Amino acid sequence: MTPEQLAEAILAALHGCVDAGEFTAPLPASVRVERPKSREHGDWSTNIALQLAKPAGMPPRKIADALAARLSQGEGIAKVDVAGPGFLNITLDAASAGELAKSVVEAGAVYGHNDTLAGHVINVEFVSANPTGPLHIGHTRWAALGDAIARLLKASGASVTAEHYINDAGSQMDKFAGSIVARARGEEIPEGGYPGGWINDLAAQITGENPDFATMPDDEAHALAKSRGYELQLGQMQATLNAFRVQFDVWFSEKTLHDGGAVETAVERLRTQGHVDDVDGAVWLRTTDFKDDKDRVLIRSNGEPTYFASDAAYYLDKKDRGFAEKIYLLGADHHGYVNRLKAISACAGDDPEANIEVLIGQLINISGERMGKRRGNALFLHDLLEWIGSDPLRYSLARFPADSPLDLNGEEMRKRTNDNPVFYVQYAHARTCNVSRLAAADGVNRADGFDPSLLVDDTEAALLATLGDFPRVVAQAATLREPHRIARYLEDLAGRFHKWYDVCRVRPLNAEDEITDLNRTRLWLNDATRQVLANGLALLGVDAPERM
RNA sequence: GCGCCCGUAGCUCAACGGAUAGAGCAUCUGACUACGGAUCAGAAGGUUGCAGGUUCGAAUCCUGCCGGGCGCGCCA
Repeated sequence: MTPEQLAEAILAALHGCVDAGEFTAPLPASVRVERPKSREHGDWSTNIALQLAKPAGMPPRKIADALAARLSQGEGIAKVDVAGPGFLNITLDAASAGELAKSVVEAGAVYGHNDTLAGHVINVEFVSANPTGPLHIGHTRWAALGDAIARLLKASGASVTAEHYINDAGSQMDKFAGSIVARARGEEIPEGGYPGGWINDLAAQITGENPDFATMPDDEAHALAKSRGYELQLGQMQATLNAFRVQFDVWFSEKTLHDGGAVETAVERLRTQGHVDDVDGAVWLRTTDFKDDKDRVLIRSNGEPTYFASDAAYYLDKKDRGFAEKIYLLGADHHGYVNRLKAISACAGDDPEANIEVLIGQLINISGERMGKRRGNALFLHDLLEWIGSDPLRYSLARFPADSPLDLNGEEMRKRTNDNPVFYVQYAHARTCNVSRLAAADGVNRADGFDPSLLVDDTEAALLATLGDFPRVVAQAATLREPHRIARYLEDLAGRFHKWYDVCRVRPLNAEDEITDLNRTRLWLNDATRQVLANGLALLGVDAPERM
């Protein structure tokens, strides 16, 4: 029995109570079952009686008693206890709980997928770096979390486009080109340029491709540096994100908004909506109509559009492409943008509550001997990948919510011991694979038998209940945009598995022992666990190794 | 000054408004002639920054303080 089926059984029992006149209250469309923290409280619990107490005008325990009496008659339910102020603690019989092992294995990679967000059309934008240098640690957190969020939304039934906005318009691209030209000519980096070592590499590569690069006329050299430098830098950015297993469906160029006239069109569209003013020779968006603390300039008095104008045009482009929900994942240094982005949404005639969502990720720092005193932006993602590796880095970032500042130690992430949760979880998966391999060699076949009533050990009930909780955890993580819930769940699941493994043997002890249904049924449970560990790790973009 | 985020065990951090606030690390004590000990069992560790409020119930929601981080351009 799955938790969903149990929830339906509870709802049916509620209707039974009301129909019998035991109490009167408006009943919810669905009932939520939870996995209690303590195993003494059964396999599942519900607080529905507490919630109905007030509308029913009855003490919660009386409602709970009536509901328990009816529910305990249900098929597959071993016991229903009323506890505390009116919780219902439900224990399934072993056979009913154990059925789940088979259904998980049969569902395979799809187990955990749900339809909570069915019908939602979502654009998730994250990273969105300037193509003027390598990705640094400031991009890393949202790269890991944004990709996981996109996967979670898809797994929960939404139609999702993961998008990277390339900030390739504006003055920083000229500074970038100017820096490359200067390096190629052996000159000083100009004021406000990029002094980084990668500029030297780009200058050398472009010179290698075009031997007369350093001696070209200024405008020609600048144009070449801008176009070729951009290609090379963007290519490196994409390669790095690819190595980090971060997938984007769309790479959207800011420059195309300018070149195609979308920025001007956007300003006129907003003017038509009635939120544009001309003051002091500049064109302003009256964002103060919608909670911003000051109005924002769209077109400067010199006729040049601002970055904010690009943002507005980009927002309208997303809207025109049919994305009802636009999620922006921004760094902590952008939290001042939240109100003005929402104001764009409102000025465009959208509902900022429904059509735009801006999430702010707090700062992260990664320390460790290798990094010495370097902090902040000096840490490049490609260096972190080489030092720590994609799996430990992604998992370590994914297991904490984005809204708290984080200080991680790079040496700890590399450890192959159980103070490193990523290895604890991956090892659990490798262990399930090992059990499967050895069981197959012994001749234990799942197809030869399945008797869930044999799964009577406490560790088996706990493991099954945890497996059953996975779809709810996925749905919740997607709804809240909180991938760390998946990581925490996997650590819990890995722990339940290791405890079970320690107590319940899957294979026959000796080669000559007869293979029983207990061996086969436990293999089902082992393989169900393997499937859920793999599915959860996949949501986080982390490998599920068969051997370690 | 204004705004956003955070404050939970010695450390790093969990906890859908629910039951005795939980894990890992560190400390202490145990378990391999049994599927990988990269594991497991147990002990110890707390006035959830402070004070009010909301309710059957608050770490969680509201208000005010205290402490920390970040941000407040006709830059991008």
